[in-house]
Order: sequence, then C-alpha cells, then structure tokens
Amino acid sequence: MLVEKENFHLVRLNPHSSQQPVELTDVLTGAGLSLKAVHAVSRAPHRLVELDPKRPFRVVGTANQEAIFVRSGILAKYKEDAGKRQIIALRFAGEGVFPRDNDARHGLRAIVRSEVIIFARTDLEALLASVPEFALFCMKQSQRNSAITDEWLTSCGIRNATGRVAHLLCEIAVRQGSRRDHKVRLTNPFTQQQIADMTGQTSVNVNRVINDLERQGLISRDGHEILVCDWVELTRLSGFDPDYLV
Amino acid sequence: MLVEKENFHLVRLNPHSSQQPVELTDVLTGAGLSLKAVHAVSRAPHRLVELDPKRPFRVVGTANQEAIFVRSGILAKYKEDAGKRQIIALRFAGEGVFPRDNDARHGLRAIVRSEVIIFARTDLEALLASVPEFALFCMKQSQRNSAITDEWLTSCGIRNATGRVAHLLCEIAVRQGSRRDHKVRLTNPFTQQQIADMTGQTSVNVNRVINDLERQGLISRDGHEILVCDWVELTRLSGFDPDYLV
DNA sequence: CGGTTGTTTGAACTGATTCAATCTGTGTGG
DNA sequence: CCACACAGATTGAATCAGTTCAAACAACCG
Repeated sequence: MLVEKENFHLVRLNPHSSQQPVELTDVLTGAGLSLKAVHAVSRAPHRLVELDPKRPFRVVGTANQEAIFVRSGILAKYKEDAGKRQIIALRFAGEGVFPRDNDARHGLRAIVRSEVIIFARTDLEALLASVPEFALFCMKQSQRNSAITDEWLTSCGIRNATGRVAHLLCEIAVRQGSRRDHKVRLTNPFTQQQIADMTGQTSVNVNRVINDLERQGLISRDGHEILVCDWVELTRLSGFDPDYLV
Repeated sequence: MLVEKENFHLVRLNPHSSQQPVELTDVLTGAGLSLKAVHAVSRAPHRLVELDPKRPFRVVGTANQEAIFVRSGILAKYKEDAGKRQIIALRFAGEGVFPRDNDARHGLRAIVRSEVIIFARTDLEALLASVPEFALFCMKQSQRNSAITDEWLTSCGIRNATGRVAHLLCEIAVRQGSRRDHKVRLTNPFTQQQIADMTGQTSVNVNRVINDLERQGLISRDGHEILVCDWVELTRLSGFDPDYLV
C-alpha cells in the first residue's frame, strides 16, 4: 500500500502491520486527550506516513507548514552548522511537532522506524480554534517541550560529559515510562553518534563515558537494553529531577 | 513610592522616572498588539514592580504562578546545578515569561534595572480565553522563545567558544534593534560572567574570546558600547542567521 | 579615599577532541 | 552456510581548547 510520496522519501506501510486504519484515537487518548476531543481531531484531514530512519524526513532549510504527531517510534529534531549536527529535541509517541513562521532551520529524522500523522497547518489552526481542549493540549505539549529544551541547554552548558549522558539516560527512561523503583530497565534506541549529537560531544567520548558508567556499576548493558543498577546515584551525579517532564 | 514587597526584594519606583502611570499600552503596542487588545489587557488586574539587578527576583525552586511582562530593561531566566549557573533565556522589553505547572526549577533576575508587569496566573488565563488576539500574541512569543532556546542549545552543542560569544553578540544586536548595514552599534549590558553563564564557559575564557574578536578587528569596544566593525564576518564565523528572531 | 565589582593576564592542568586502527554484530548475496 | 560488506562500538596516542587558580589592574560609587 503506497501511502505518500514527497521530495525526499517514498514510504510504504508495512502490509503486515497490526494497525491498518489511520486512527488517532489510540495516540491522543493515550497522551491525555478526551474521547470527544479526539473524535473532533480525527475528523480533520490528515495523512499517515511511515518513516525510515535511514532517510531524513525533512531537511534543514525546508519550509515548515505542517503539524506532525508521532503515532509510533521516535523523531529527532536537529540543526546543522559548519558540518556539525545538533539534535535539539526528541518526540516520542503521542508528541507533536508544531509549525512556526520563518522557522525552516531544523530538520526532522526518525530514530527508529516510525509512523507519523500529518496535518496541514491551516487544518491544525482550524482545529485549535474550534476545539479548545485540543488547543490547551497542544499548548501544554509546547510548554513541556520548552522545559525539556531548557534542561538540555542546562546540561550542555554546565554539566560535564558524564553528567550529560547520564541525564539523557534518565530522561529517556522517564519518557519511555520505564521508570520504576531502584532498578530501571530501558531500551536505548540511539547510536552513540546520536547521543553525541544530543549532548554536544563526539561519539568517541560518549563511548568512554558509557563504559565508565558501566564500570562504576551504575548501569549494565545487553545490546541496546540498559539496566540502571543505581537510579539514585545516576540522578544525583547528573542532577536529574523528573519534575520538568510532568 | 513603595510599589511592592515580596520575599526577596523591596523595591521603589524611581520618583524621577518619566513613566509614572502603570500603563501597558506602550509596551504591548510596541510589541505588535492592536490597541483594542491592549486595552482589554490593561483592564485586567496587574501590578508594576521595579527590579534591582543586584537581587534575584525569583530564586530556583519557587512555585511559578505568575505571568511577567518586561516593561523596560532585561530579565534573565536561569538554572542552577552543582553550584554552577546557566542562563537559559533573556527577556527584553515587551517580552513575557509565562507560567507552567511543576516548573519551579528556574530563577529570574534582572540584568539591568528593569520594570516588569505581573499578572496572576488566573487573570492571565482569563485574558487568554477572552481576547483571542492576545492569546495568539502570547503563543507567537512562546514559539519565538523556543526558537531562540533551540539556537542557544545549538550554539552550546556544536560551536566553539568564539562562535558562541559571536552568535550571542549578533542576537543581542538584532533583539536590541541595533542592526543596520555593515556597521552595527550595540550596548552590551552583560558582565563577562553573565556571558559565560549564557554560553556555557568561564568568564576568563569569555574575556579572551572577546579580546580576540577585537584584536581581529571584528568588533571594537568603548566601555559597554560595542561597535561591530565587520557584521558579515561576525555572522559567518558564528553561523548566525536572524530568521529565527522574526 | 577605601571598598567592591568587573576585567585582564599568566601558568599549569585536564577533559574532550582528533585521527587512526581494530573489533563486533548484522544483514546480504552467492 | 560461508564470504563479504557495512555500520557501529571500542581502544590508543597525540593534541588542543578551555578550565582552574591566582594575582594584578581598572572602573565605579558612596
């Protein structure tokens, strides 16, 4: 089933996927929206696109006149300058990327195979005007995203390499919902290069830092599965306080 | 005239100030709001407070249930961790700081003597609901602020010390409205320690970087007045593109 | 004038980068 | 099932950008 053809990608929906119909319901109710509001949103025109992590979905410099909600997977928002790349934000399932005038200076790329739901900007604005609960929902998401970026900036600005990586691990654990008591198990979907692009370092150093964390007994790894052995110490050393993610 | 007493500060309005009455009009019309909307906003309950740069206005960890608009001066929003400080955002005249649940992890401090106008959160929300133009205005401000934080994160993540300071100088010039052709004159209201806190370095290094910029003939200084001698080269070397400030 | 805050400079140090090589796991085609 | 290619992870050695510590200097202010 061919779903979408755009400048940079040609995607196919997996025919074996268990989620055939284009439904927002599961995504948005899961993200806190009422059924009534979800129905209003799902009546608005939109389309589903499956993203391949190997290709960029939107390159830096492209006009940004669409709102995107992640149905499954993870999206990275990034900037580039002088051949270097900085990942400035992540979007997990249920989270959205909203358009802004004159804001074409970021790219989007899937970290893992992802499904996203796309609204034209005008359709989104009509929705925001007619469904106040949805407008509030989007505003809260924006504020949360801002709080997260603030925290990332703080990490980059004042924490050392270890603190930055540890803080990111803690954030991923909480955003994935894998936070439990002292033992926290999470799936790290990122390459070390991507962690480097998020924390403003090189992949070589990320590798050393992660190995240090493991050698100190704070985490242990099995492939891309990470077990946080000492959550308290990991949060202490990284200055992590989950409040900003509420 | 005693205006306001709170936990951390006791402020007086300068009796010689030329702006006695508490009027939002000049601030918000200047920031792009229509007269009609401004009148609606100025009818809402609010108060004017003058801030002394020597004292913090709001320390990290305090609940944040007020919206603040800068009438004059500059505000800095900052975070602290492990004895270090990161300034995560600035607010110039006409710009606002909006509240968010569970977001008490930043402090506020005036960079220069500033006047701010404060709304209780509930009053702000009533305004947003009843004056759509004001709601849109606040939303655009939030989006612009997010775009600025994104740039700062990019700076911290991928630019070297020189690039970060140069990028900040360019941003200040544009936000102060002092951008002209090749020669740009701006007032730098910050100490080198504050620039260090914004760009994630030490004041010692900021000093060296600024002296380098001057030695290279890109800027020249007279006290806190800075003349950008080569705007083109300064933007090139810092990767500055003013689009995000629109 | 003395006190305070901010700027400037030097020297030693170190965390992180850079460059380069090796190792490991995974997927692909024959 | 093996050979091969490829992407990502790991390690070492040399280098460097920026920090740290300490001291001197300048500007401002009551």
